[in-house]
Amino acid sequence: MPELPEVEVTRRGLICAVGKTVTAAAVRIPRLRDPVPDFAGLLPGLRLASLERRAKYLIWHFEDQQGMPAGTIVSHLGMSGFWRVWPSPAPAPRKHDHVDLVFGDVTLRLNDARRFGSMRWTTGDPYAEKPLCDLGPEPFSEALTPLGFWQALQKTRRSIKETLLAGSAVVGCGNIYCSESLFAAGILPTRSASSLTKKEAARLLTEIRRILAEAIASGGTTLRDFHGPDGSDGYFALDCQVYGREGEACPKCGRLIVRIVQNGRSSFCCPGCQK
DNA sequence: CTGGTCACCTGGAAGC
DNA sequence: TGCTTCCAGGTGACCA
Repeated sequence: MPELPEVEVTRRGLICAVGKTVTAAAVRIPRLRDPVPDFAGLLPGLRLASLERRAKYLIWHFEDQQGMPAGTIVSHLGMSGFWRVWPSPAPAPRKHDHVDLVFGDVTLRLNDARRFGSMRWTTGDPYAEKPLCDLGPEPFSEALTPLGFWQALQKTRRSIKETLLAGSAVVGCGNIYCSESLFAAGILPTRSASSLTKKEAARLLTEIRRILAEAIASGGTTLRDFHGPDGSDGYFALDCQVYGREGEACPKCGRLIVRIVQNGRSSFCCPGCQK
């Protein structure tokens, strides 16, 4: 599921718990991608001060009852995770409902069938630690300029698709939004990143920003697993121009959309209007 | 450093 | 119907 838009949709849905104090927590599966901390012992009595997003991570800042920083959860949804908000008491847990965080009258519940997600706990500055310290710039950051983006693309010999996925030049594009952004910008995913002209890089950055923003507004993309915090599906899949449309006609030029494999992962593109 | 491979898990769809 | 195989939105460890 979850690329940047889905994580942002999730964050906005979970905002309802900010300012509230944890009254209980349950960890039913002690291991996702990494061991899950003992939240039932750590969190009760702490107040959720803020909930931020960086790339595809959620950053949960907790304070103690004196208002002093008490620790931070850095969580990731992996391939199949989603959070759901329930009024307390939440219904009986279903399959793959691994973690509950109870904030009095609301319960936040993590479901993750494939368990590729993660929940880490740190008492340090999470932005100074892995994994957050290694991330490239946020797509909506004003500090990310077309020129800076182009310069980052010059530093690698990888294809533009691999480079976007790696998140070194800009974070947030996973497999779906990579294909969509490159299609919108008219650039083949197999092009080497360093071959993009300044004009092409600027166009690509513009399209990445537009598509991610539209996907957030649509509630994200639901292919299989993802659901919004209110249980609804995301609708951006309806707006995908090329992703998952191998053999269909390109909406711009009518040629057939093809699927290629790069580093073991599918890319979809139109050989007619992407150069 | 960089690129390539594989592992982590479950489940849905397609093929036979 | 039932079994097998392939594929899936993401990371990160390991190896050449």
